[in-house]
Order: sequence, then structure tokens, then C-alpha cells
Amino acid sequence: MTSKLHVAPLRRAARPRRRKKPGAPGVVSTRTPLTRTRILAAALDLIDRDGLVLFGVRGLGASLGCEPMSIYHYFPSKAHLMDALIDAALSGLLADPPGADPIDRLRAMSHSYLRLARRHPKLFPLIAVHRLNTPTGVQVIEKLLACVHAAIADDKLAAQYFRVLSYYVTGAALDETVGYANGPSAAEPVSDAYIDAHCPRLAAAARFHKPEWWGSTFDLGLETLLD
Amino acid sequence: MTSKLHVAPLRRAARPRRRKKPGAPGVVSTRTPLTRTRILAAALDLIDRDGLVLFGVRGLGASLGCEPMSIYHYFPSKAHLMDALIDAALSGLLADPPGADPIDRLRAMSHSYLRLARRHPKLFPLIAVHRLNTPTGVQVIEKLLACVHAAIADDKLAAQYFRVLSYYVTGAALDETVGYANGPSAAEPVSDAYIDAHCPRLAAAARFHKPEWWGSTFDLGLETLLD
DNA sequence: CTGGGAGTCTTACGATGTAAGGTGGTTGCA
DNA sequence: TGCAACCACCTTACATCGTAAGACTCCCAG
Repeated sequence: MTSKLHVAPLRRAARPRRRKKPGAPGVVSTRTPLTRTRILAAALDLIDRDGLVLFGVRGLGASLGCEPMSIYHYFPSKAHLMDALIDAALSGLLADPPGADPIDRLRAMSHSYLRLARRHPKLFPLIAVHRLNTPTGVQVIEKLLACVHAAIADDKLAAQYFRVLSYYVTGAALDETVGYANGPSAAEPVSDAYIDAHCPRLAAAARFHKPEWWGSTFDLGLETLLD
Repeated sequence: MTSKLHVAPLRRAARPRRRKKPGAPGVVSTRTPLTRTRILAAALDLIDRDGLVLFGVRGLGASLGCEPMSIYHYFPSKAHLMDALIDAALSGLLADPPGADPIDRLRAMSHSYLRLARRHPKLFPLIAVHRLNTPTGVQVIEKLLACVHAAIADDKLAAQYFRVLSYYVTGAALDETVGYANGPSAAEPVSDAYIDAHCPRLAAAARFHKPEWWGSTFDLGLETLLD
């Protein structure tokens, strides 16, 4: 389409070679070797700290002490890296929930999902949008589904109530994470003054929408759904 | 930080001037003037067709028959444009729901929110992540809250049940939109073969997770929450 | 000694959002 | 009528992004 018109190769004048001295006997290589897990850990740290929008392969490389392209030896693309990141974050959900009563187990799993969201609020919107479409994710779903089935024998109703529960839990987790630890998501958020002036109901309800109420609100809906 | 080393200005050889002839008397300008609403309509079309990731100011300019930068005369940034887009999409929710019973009205509003998501599946994930943090958005919330309050006199319970309901509805809408009209969201989605082999419960439930069941599943949870 | 692969780095490309300023047509005021 | 101010739109350029292509440096097996 648009032809490239670069004429001169724009070569840097005299690139400085700062390679590690090959000899240096007795000195153990100070360079920690790159691995998938090390990359993932650094990526999660970076996202927890700076958020998704500032996260990129260049920053990740810098935090790992390597060049950006080295990451591509372990992940074919940034999207694959993100998949693996989500998968790693979800792996904490595989621990067997306590208790024998299926309802108790469902409650425990719902809470641990919410805890995951709270632990990684900057990452969670990505998890919510990707759904649980990773190897670990489907295992989590399988586990949840088994619990629901233990509570409701019917195949159809179990499948449907599983969905209902997961709608609720992801909705709640998303609502808690976006705009809270993330800061306002809109470029120009609605001001409190506007709300006070035009939305009496919302202004009155505002105090019950503060973080200290989130837990009891979540439980209120959860218990309603768990019958 | 990183200094720019471009030496030659890389100027294009001889830019072709294809300006509209200034004289051309009697000919009404064929150029449709740019407006905020025209830009928003074109943007929504583009996103509905091609999705969020392919959407950019260059493509939008092309579809409007103008240069990309002209858009910035009407919106200070792409993020502001997106805010306005979400706001416009939400404006359909302001229509007064039918019926007098507050529960009926809540049901109707929940359904119209879900319909909005289904009408713009590619845009919806953005709406979910931005929450309703736009002028129209808070009006919608105010309306919903008023309905809940009409059903539950108590301030605290109304605020909490409002949240519970909105958790559920956004969760459901998000689940329907991501990975459906959007295609799989992961770079390497889990294969059906893997699920068949390792997730018996999920494989058994799969037929109830098809689109034709979504409506009844949504209603099942909605009725549970509406008491 | 000599391949050959594994791991890392270099360079460069096309894409994006947008800052900065130019331009041409219209309008208000002298 | 003249002219300045303004509006709408365009041009150019730049920083930043993900990543393709390939070069370099090891280490180890033959």
C-alpha cells in the first residue's frame, strides 16, 4: 500500500559493545537465566504496579534485564504471554475448597474468585474479558460445574445455575476492580458535583457503595442465588 | 530518554495537491460537514463491523472522507471519543420502562440492557470495563436505583440490591458478548478436543451453553434475584 | 576440531495516537 | 471595500508500540 521511502539505512554510528567478558574465571554468571515463569512473574508485578495500559514488552524487558525481543523466544506473541499470565493467575483457584456441602464449596469458590480479583485489580478486567478460555480456566469451570451438579441433580438446571452464578461473580469482581484500584476508567469521569445536583437517589446511595460495604453486598446477592 | 537519531527529514517527494477547486460556481459543496454525531455514528458502525482492536482514527477518517486529524477538532482525544460513544450507546436505555410495578420495570430495564449488549457485541466489553461513568450512564443508574427503591423502602438494602442486580446483568451481558460475536478472545483458545477429554461435566453441559439457551438462563437468574 | 542448535541481541518496519502548525473560506467590523 | 479574526480542516512529523528477520555468542555432541 504505502511504499517505504527510506533511502539511507540509518545505521547507528558506533554501537558500543558492552558484552560480558567471556573469561572472568571464577565469577559465576550474574545474569539470571530467562524462563517462562520468571517472565510471567515480572509481568504480573509490572501490571500490578503500573496497570495494563503502561505494560509493554519494552518495559518488561527492562525489568528483566534483557532486550525486548528475548521474550519472544519464550512466547510467540504478546497475546500468548497475556494468555499465560491469565492462566497463571487462575491457578490459585484450583485448590480444593473446604467442606463437604456443595453449597458451602460453591460459596468458598466464589469468594476465592473475588479474592483473586482483589489481589490483581489491574489485571482482572483482562481476565473478565478473556473469560476462562485457558487450560487452567476450563479446569476451574469443570470444578465449579461439578459442585453445582452435586447440589442440583438435573443436567440442564445445573448448567444454567452454573452460568447464573458465574455471571454474578464475574460481574461483581469486575465492578470492584474497574475504577477502584484502577482509577476512573473514563477520560472525563462524571463529577461528584453533577451527581449531587442531578441524581438524588445515587447521591443517597453513595455511602453504601463504598469499599467497606462491598463484602456484605456481594454476600447478599450470593446467598440469594445459592437458594 | 532515547534520543532520536533520524538525520534526514524523510520528506515525501512531491505531495500531490488534490484540493477542491475554489471557484466551481453554482456547485454546492459535496463535502458533508463533520459533526460530533456524524463521527460517532461512523465510529459505531466501524466498531460493530470490524471490532475494537481494528478501530483507529485513520480508519475512522477514511470512512468519513476526511483526514484523521480533523476528528481531533471535535474530540480532544480518542479516549474522549470513546467516552462519547459509550454515552451515545447508553442513551437508548433512558426510555421509560413500561408498567407500574417496580419489579416489572426492573425486569424491563435489565432486558433492555442485555439487548443493548447484543446489538453492539463488539463495543460492549468496553462499556462493561468503563462502567457507566458518563453523563447518560449515571442517569441510567439513577433510574434503576429509583426503581429498586420503589420496591425496597430501606436505603441500605436498596443500594445493595441495586448493586447485586447490576453485577448480575453486566456479568451476563459480558459473558454473552465476549467470545461470541467477537470470536475467541484468547490467542490460543482451549480446543474442544481437550474439553471432551478432560472435562466431562463441561462437555455434558455444553449443549445448554449454546446461544439458544442464553435467554432462559438469563431469566432464571434474574427472577431469582428479583425475589 | 567442528557443526549445529539454543538463547540473546540488533536493527528495522509498519502501525498507532497525537502535537504543532499551516491553509483557505467565511464572517464581523472599520 | 478592506482587513483581521476565526473556524474547520489538512499536513507533517514524532514517540511509541508489537514484532519480523537475522546476526551474534555460547555450549555441547560427533
